[in-house]
Amino acid sequence: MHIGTVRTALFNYLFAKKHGGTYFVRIEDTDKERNKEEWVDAIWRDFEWCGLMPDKRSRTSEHLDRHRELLRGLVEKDTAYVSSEPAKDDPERTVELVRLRNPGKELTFDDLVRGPITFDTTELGDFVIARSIDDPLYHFAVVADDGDEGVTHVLRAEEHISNTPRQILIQEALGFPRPVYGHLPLILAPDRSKLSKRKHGASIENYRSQGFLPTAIINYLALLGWNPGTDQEIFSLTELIDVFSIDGVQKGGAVFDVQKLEWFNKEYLLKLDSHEYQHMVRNALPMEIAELPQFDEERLQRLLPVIRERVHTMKEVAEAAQAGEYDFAFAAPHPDADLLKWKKDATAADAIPRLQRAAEILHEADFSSAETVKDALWPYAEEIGRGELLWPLRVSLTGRKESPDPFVCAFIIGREETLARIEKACDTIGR
RNA sequence: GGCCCUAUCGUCUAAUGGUUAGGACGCAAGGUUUUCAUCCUUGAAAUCGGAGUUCGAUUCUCCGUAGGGUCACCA
Repeated sequence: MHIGTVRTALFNYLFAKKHGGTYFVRIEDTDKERNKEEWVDAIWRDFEWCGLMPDKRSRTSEHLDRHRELLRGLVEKDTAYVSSEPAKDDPERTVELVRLRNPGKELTFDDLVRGPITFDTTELGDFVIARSIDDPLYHFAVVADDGDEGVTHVLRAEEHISNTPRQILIQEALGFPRPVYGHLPLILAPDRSKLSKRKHGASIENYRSQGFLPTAIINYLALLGWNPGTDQEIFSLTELIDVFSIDGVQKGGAVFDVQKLEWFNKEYLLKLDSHEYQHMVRNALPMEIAELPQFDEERLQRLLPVIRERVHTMKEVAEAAQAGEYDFAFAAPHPDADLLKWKKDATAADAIPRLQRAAEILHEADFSSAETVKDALWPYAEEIGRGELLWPLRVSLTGRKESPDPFVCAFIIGREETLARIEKACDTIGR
């Protein structure tokens, strides 16, 4: 499902809930050629995942008998007629198309987001409404179904604005009531073209597979082309129902900004309870991490919270793991002597006494949390200068120039391993 | 091209016929326990152009300009 479809669904959902209506989605599968059962299944699965499952659903293809009956009625009344003409794809062949007798008048409808919109329908001519009595086209089927299914409000994408007059014409021919139409602004790519699934990966599946949370996507999408009139940005679906108003819907198209989505995702990641969060990270972590020499469940358990504030999405977790950012937890590094050298040190060897003193302290320290490790080390760090101790210590434990702070690292790997790595670092420098 | 829609920081947007044009993301600088991240503070950054109405317009009107949608025997 296209991300734009999700937003359209969201606004329909919010509008319906806000007004005590029924949130209704119809699969418009008039074109048999272009429909596959698994696509329809995928659509419902996406709705489910987003938390936007409709109150009521239907499918155009199930109403064929009724469409035939309605079409016959129009032809009998002579508001539509069957016309024999050469087939478009093969001019040798003759086909019989059903065309609407267009009264050719000026027509105005009151758009829920844009106000009155006027068209001259003359230019539409006697447009085709069915390939045959048995084969209605989209415009006809939609109007017939809307009427039969009691649709009162239609919220759809802006690209349908110019379809609306022809649908109203069919409606009037059928004698069906006119629903209220509202056309939502388009979601745009950074170059301001229409956001496309193929070109821009704008499918919900794409974002799901990157590890975005449905709650974050919904929240972001709600604010794309709508605003509550306050500075609040974080909304649950229920809160959205509460504050939603169609007046806050923007008229112009909105550029989809992944960075802002990522920000929302991080916010929602931070809100997750630790069970949900752990489940996600475990799935995102590559299998290879379990093959690291010191891998064990307790260390993983201590590492997990550290990951959370450093990533926006689960894809980033996988990438960071791939880049070896979490390896320190399960494998002793081979620290580089140059890296171990604090910027004020003349040579790396200057750091050895400080590391040795740290080892002495840690030998006695309480390793029950990162905090207690810090409490043990802190007075000495203050005494000699923080960077002097903290930099070489961190490099000893992780071998990297970017990592969580040394107290956290020490806590994750435990006393024994911490002392072993400090010793190893001193050896490295000594050689 | 015809018809239709739209126009505030890079992006999403707020606001009023009179404001230092506000917020968020991103960006930059500084700070918070060294690095990364988090967090905090500060900063740079916008009313498409031209007429008109008005004491005054970013806001109202018109004309341009730009962008978008649509012109099917697709949906």
